[in-house]
Amino acid sequence: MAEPESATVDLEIIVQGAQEGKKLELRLWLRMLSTTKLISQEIRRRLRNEFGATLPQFDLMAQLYREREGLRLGELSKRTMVTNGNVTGLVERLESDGLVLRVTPDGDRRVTVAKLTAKGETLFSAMAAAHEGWLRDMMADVDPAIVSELWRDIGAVKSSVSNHLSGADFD
Amino acid sequence: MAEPESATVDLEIIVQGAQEGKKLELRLWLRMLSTTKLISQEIRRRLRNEFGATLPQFDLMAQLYREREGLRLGELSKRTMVTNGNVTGLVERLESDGLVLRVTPDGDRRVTVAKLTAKGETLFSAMAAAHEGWLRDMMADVDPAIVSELWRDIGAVKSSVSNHLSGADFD
DNA sequence: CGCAAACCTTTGACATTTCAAATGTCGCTC
DNA sequence: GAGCGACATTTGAAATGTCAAAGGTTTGCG
Repeated sequence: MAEPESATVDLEIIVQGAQEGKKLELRLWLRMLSTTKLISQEIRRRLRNEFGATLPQFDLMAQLYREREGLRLGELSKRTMVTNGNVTGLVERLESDGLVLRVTPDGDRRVTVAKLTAKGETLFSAMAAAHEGWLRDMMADVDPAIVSELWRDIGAVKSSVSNHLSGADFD
Repeated sequence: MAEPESATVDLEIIVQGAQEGKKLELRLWLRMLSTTKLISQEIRRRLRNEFGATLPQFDLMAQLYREREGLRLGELSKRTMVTNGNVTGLVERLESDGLVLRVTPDGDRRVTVAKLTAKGETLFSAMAAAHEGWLRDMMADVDPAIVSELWRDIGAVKSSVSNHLSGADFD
């Protein structure tokens, strides 16, 4: 089914109203997904090359950096949107690298609290600065006004999605 | 040189500054990421519950559905943004489920072409219809005009990101 | 007190992810 | 027609991801 060189591309797509009508949401989703993948891959590559860290580790440390007292694993799971079982292994690896510490509080022995070590804080703050710069660079060609608008409108999407989940809660 | 032409310049600066200033790109990224994760998880859950399929499998089948003649694994890798090694295992599992067929063309024995089976086409077309509906539902509270706008503006983001990668090409 | 329900984390089985290195084929040159 | 370089896929190690089931701990109620 090789396509002949004739202009089979529909001209009417150019017209606003003739957007093929349906599937607007589907198209938005596909574009969001591919864009997010693209950015993730770039950040992953740089985190690896420049800091020897992975993206999920970075995400987890970001949460701990905001809460210097540490967080329970369940809290970490919610905030990073990573499953419980996954957090266990993630924290294990970070602990063996000396970046995170695990403590069981006196009051409740069911609980494990994870907390950044000094080494972890130092490393994270370097990574965070670089990370922010990478994003600014990658989005350099986008008008700041558009960036703001996107931030707002994607918020609307997130909120709509949250209200139509089959069985969970939200932000 | 620094001649204030009009008051609008100052206003723009004020507006930007009032946006909590820095890190606009970072905040956009975090919101895109969490929203994408949220939607992905929902789709994943439904694909699993209703069709016993995974999201990467769905993505891969979507590409094959568009190209009934089949695609080489390398092409699949590019289109799904999944690494080569990953495609191998993905196709392996789909083949053992009877959804995909692997063929080596006569001309070039380096190549493997994957192609949907009849069973695969039937299953995918059911999944695709459901998938589209899920997205429409999830985004039901978002004004269609905003959806269009987002589609366009995220395109701009994607294009900017593509032009600032450290070592790869693009869409 | 005693025990069942609720809570938090871990474990186990699999699927997916990345990267780098290995394998196999083809095309082209000498 | 032997071999080198380019191309296509597979393999292997390590990390991440899901889900469901199992482990301890606490709480609350009879």
